[in-house]
Amino acid sequence: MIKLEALRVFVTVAESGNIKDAADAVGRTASAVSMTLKQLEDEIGGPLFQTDRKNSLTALGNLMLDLGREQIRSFDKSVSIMRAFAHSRIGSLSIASVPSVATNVLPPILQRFLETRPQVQVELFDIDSAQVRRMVESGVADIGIAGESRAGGGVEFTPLFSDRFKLLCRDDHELCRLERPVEWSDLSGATLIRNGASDRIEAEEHKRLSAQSLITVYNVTSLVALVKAGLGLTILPSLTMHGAHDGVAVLELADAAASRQVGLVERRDIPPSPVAAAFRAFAVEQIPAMVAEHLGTLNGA
Amino acid sequence: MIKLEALRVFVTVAESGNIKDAADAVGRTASAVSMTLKQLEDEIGGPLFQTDRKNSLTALGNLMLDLGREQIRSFDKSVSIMRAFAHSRIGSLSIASVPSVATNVLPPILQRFLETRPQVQVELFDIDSAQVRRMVESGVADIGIAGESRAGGGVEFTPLFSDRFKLLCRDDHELCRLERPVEWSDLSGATLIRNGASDRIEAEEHKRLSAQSLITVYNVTSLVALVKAGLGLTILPSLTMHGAHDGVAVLELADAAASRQVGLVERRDIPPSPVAAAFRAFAVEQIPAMVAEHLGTLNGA
DNA sequence: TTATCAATTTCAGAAGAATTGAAGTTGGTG
DNA sequence: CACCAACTTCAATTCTTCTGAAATTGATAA
Repeated sequence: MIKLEALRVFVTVAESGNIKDAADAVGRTASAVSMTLKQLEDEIGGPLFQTDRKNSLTALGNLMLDLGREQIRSFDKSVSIMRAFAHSRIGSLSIASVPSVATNVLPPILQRFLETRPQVQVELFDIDSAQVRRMVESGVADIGIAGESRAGGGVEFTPLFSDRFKLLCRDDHELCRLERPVEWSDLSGATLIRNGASDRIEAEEHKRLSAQSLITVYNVTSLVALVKAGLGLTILPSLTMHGAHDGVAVLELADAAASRQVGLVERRDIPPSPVAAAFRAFAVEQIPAMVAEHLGTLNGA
Repeated sequence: MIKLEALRVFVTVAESGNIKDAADAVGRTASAVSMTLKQLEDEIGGPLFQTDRKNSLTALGNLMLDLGREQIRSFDKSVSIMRAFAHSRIGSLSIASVPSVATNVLPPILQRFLETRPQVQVELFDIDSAQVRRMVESGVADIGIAGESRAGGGVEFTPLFSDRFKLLCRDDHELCRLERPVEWSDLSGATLIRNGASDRIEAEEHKRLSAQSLITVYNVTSLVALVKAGLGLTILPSLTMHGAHDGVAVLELADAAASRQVGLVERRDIPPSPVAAAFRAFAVEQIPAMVAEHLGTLNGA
C-alpha cells in the first residue's frame, strides 16, 4: 500500500534534485530515502526518475510530483482544520442568554474569549429563561445562561452566581426615607408591578403582595418608565438594572433569600463542541467575577 | 504524525458504528483498532466519539469523518491515476509516421493497441521522413516511423522492416512483356519520374537515370496519375502502392539492394512516457508481421 | 582509456511501530 | 443486581522502517 509519507519523501527528492539533500531535509539517511523511492516505484509500477541521479523526472515522475504535492497540501490542511476545531480555534458557538446577562456581562467576556479565537463564529440570542432552556434543549443554542429551573428535562443547570432582588421605586417615595433594608411588611399597602423575574421569589409575603398586583411588565425599560411615572414599585434582580435612572431609587431588601440563581444551561446527553466546551470553561471561570465587579460598580454609583 | 491509514480506520469505525465490525472490515483485531483510534484522538486533540461505544460521533468526529472521507477518496484516486499512467492505460501518444505506414499499416495496429487502452489519447501525423525526425527530436511527437537516415542527431533509429522498391509503369509498356525482373539496363532510354523515396536508391545506374529525370512528384496519387497518363515510369517502395490501379503495372526490380529500411525514430536522451514505451513495444512486435501480410496481399492481388 | 570521487544502492542488523491475544473494565439490559 | 457484550489495556510478538558499512554506479578529469 502506498503511503502519504512515501509521497512526501518523493516530493522532497524531486525538489532537491538529489537524495542526500532530501535525506537531510526529511531527517533520514540517504539509504532510507533510496529504499522508500524504490518501494514507491515498485508499487506505482514504473520509474520516477530518468537516471539514478535524481535530477530529472520521467513523465510518470512529473505526474506523481503534481498529484503528490496536491495530496500532501490537502491532507495537511485537513489535519490543521481538525486540530483547529479540536482546540476550539475555529467552529461556531450559539449562545442563548437572558437579557440581563447578555447586556451587562457577556460583551466583555465574549470579547476576551474571541481575542485568542478570531475565527470562531458566534451567535448570541437574548431571550427569557424558559426560551433559553428550549433553545438549548432543541440544539439551536450550544449553551444557555438563565435562571435556575426546577424541571430537569434534557438540560442541566450549573449555577454561576446569585443575584439578589432589589426594590425599585420613585426617589420621592416614602420608603426611601427608611434608613434600613426594606422588609416585606414595609410594602403592605404599596402597589406592586409584577415582572417576569419577580415571580420567582419564594417568600409568602411577597406572593401575597404580588397576587394583588394588577400590572405585569416584561420589559425592563418599560418597567422603569412605569415606576418613574408613579404607577407603583417593582422588585427586580440587581443585574437587570443597568446603571442609574433619574428619578428612581434602588433599595435593598431585608430578605436575603430573595435572590435568583443564574447559571449555565447545557444539554445533558450530547457532548459540547470544542468551542462550546471552551466557552463553558471560560464562562465558569470569568462570569462570577465579572458579575461581582458589575454589581460593585452599580452599588458604588 | 497523523497517518492516512488511521483516518481509514476511523472512517470505517464511524460507518460501522462499532469497533468489532470495523476491525473485521479492515482485517485487524478490535484491540488494534481501539489503539489506533486512541492515538488519533491524542494527536488531533479531542474525543471523536461520544462514548466508548462507537455509535455516535462528537462534533469533532463528524468533522473528521467528512474531511477524512474526502482525503481518502482523493488519495486513492490520485494513486489510481498514477498507476493507470504507469501501466499506460491513460496518457497521450503522439505518433509521426511516413504516409505509407500511416495509411497501410498503422490503422489496425492502433486499433488493437487501443482496444485494451480506451482512455489513451492518440495523435497521428503523416509527414515525410525528414519531418518525422524533426518532430521526434523537438518532442512534438513521442515516437516516429520513418525511413533510415544517416545523420544521428538527437534521435535513434530502430529498423522494423525493409521494403523493396518496385517499378511502376503503364500496363501497355513494353517492359511488361519482360518475363523476368527488370534490370537497371532495361531502363536506359526510359523516362523516369522522380519521387521523394526513390532518391534513396544507392545503385549508380539508377542515380544516372534519375539525374536525367525532369519531373519530381512527392504525392503518390499524383505520381500514379502521371504514370497512367504516360509521362513516364517511376520507382517506389512496395508499401506506398496501396492496392492495384487500373492501367498501371507493378514490376519487380532485379536489384535486391534497392530497398528502404523503415523503422522507429525515438529520442535518445529522454525516456518515453509509459504509453509511448508500450506503443513502441507493441509496434516492434506487430509491425513487421503486419507489413509482411500487407505486402503478401498486395502481391497476391 | 583509466582513475577518481561523490552519489546512490544494497545488505544485514537495530530500532521502532503496529498488531495480537489474553486479561481487565465498562456500561447497558434483563 | 448480575450478566454480557463491547471496549480498553498490557506485554509479547511481528512487521516495517531505519541505519551504517560496504559495494556499485556513473560522471569528470587525467
